[in-house]
Amino acid sequence: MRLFDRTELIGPAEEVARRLLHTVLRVDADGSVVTARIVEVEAYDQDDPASHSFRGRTKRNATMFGPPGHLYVYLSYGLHHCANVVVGPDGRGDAVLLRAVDVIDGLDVVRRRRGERRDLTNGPGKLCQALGIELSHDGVDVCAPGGPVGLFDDGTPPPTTPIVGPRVGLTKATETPWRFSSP
DNA sequence: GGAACGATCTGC
DNA sequence: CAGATCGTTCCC
Repeated sequence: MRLFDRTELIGPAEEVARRLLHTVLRVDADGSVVTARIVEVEAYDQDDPASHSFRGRTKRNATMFGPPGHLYVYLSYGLHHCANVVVGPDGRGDAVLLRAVDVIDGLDVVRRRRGERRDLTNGPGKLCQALGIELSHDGVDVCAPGGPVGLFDDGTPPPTTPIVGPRVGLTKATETPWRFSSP
């Protein structure tokens, strides 16, 4: 498995989001490692009213405006964490929200964190809980070797025809079809 | 200084 | 389908 190349993250958020489907995320949190394949994402860019970066740089979204390949993590509804991969050139507030993964390795760890229930990792909040991603991971470099979170290409290509649809949970730009998932 | 509002999830 | 729950943002 090769670490994902940072230069592959430079480009329009929509294109990079499609490219990130089927890539592999490896998270080493509180002593446990979970590996998972990304199967659903959403693109956000700074010209997009639904994006946190739309109103400019703030303390919360500062990571979005930094170099690509870093994780932007924020707290949603005061309860759940959501994780994005920062994309686009350094200085642009573009990111790809991770919405769902399939667990490859570490299912026991995921069950311990999520409890004995179905629907372990299909949703941005559930995904973060399952992988152990929290606010402390905001800003970590996923293209750097040896970090707590790594993004990998294991040779599985992205789907040629992903399911495309409107993004979820928004009140603005709800018609923009920037949600992509594995068929 | 304060109020309103979430890129959500769960359980009733 | 409503409640949880709190940081961020924006407006007074």
